[in-house]
Amino acid sequence: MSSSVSSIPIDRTSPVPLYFQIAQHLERAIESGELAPGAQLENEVHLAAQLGLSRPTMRRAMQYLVDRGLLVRKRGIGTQVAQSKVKRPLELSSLWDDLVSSGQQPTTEVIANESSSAVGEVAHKLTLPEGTPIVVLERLRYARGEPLARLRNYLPAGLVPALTTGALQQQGLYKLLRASGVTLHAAAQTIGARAATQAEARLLGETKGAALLTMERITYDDRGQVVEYGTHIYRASRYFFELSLLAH
Amino acid sequence: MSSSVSSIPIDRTSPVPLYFQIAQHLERAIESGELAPGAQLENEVHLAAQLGLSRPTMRRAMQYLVDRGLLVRKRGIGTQVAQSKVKRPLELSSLWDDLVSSGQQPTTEVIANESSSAVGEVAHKLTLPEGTPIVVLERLRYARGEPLARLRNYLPAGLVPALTTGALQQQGLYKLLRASGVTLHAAAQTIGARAATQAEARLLGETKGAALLTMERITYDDRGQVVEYGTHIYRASRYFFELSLLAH
DNA sequence: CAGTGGTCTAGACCACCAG
DNA sequence: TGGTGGTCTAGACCACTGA
Repeated sequence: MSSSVSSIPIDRTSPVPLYFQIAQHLERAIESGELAPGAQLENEVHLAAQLGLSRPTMRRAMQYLVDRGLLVRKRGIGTQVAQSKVKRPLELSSLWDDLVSSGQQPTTEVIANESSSAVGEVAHKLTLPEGTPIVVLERLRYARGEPLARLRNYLPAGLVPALTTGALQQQGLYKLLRASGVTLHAAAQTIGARAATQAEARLLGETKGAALLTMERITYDDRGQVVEYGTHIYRASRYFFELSLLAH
Repeated sequence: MSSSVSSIPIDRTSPVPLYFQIAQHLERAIESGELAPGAQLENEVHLAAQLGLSRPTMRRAMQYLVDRGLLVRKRGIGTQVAQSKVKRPLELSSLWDDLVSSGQQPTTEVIANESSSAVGEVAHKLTLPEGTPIVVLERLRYARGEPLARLRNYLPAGLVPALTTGALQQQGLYKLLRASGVTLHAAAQTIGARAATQAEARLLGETKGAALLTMERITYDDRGQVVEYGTHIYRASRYFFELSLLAH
């Protein structure tokens, strides 16, 4: 029983924090099934002693996994491996990455990539004065050769060196932003639905009036500056959003 | 500058943890604008000393707000109030609570509240053997007197004492579950869209073919048991999902 | 009652960043 | 170089749970 825990290798010379080494090891043990759902862990004090750590450090490792939903702790009871199959929450990742990781072979057609200036709602959403230079992107995203979504993005000019059409065809926008040194920090999203207009239907290979999923997103960097405002439409017949929630 | 911080009242006789008292006070100060976005906080050691706390406790209060996106910390730099207007993430709350808190005056019409047995997809989603007794709920949710959504839920029988129609008319399902001693822990959701059928349109006051938002949700308790499986439809013309994301 | 997690303390050393 | 947050220790007391 305890062998799987006391055998956790600890490298005190590593730059990786001790609590994180422990947490990662436990996470692997859980995902591999070595620690089955419902399994009871030894108590914090024992575990800390076995591993030669202080209790706060051991505790921090476990809390990290509790926050991610992999462990459940109860006072007076102990710590158990959670049963739920909750995947990781919808992340700050681009549609491109999601499609790649699910084997959907995405491609991108760049419809527009031009300089403009912020007016009206776009200026408001970007928290920029009217007339501020921006970049407008419009892309058509395909999965397995079929049109899937029309992506429209507005970015403050100057935040990022010019995005080349070639780069946009081969990577997601978020990866390009990160590569330019932008630290994505938070985003506010709105997901809704509406019927396709004639033009939208033609673009996406649907018929007029077909149901579309709509997603609006404002992304902020770690200083709270708006990095990007996007309004996207997805073919509801071919796409849906998956998300996981944990009770706070 | 520091007056707003050193004036934090601390009640050591309260059952509310010290770190949480501090965190709540700081959160109110941020939301009220007393601590403006971008404002620099004093360093952890000073704050702890001013409040008569240990550094770990002060740190824990700040970390709590960092995790929620209200503060941003950088080594060698300090701690600042984040600029973002990120609201709280989509929580494990019911539509009812959301409508109440936004002043939408919800009401509920209970269309069905009956015992049945799990078959096919419902059995699969609930992780129950075919034929297991379940309860089927179907409700029509109104906001400001207008139909908003059709909610259909499947629950394992016996998990909860019988839900009365009267109770369902006056509270959200989640609140009733919690009141029955169920600890909601996690949920997996799918959000999509499609066109309304004739019957759905009539029920919701739309026309056939109108865009509907669809939401499927499987909810787990803290032991990983499925508590509820729901398939809901929302009038896209009157409803959308808002969610916030933080980079991990 | 004994055992568990929840909170808190008062130090320590280190890694990173700015001037 | 001085100041910041990031990590870690070795204790302590309390609140809750179950037998």
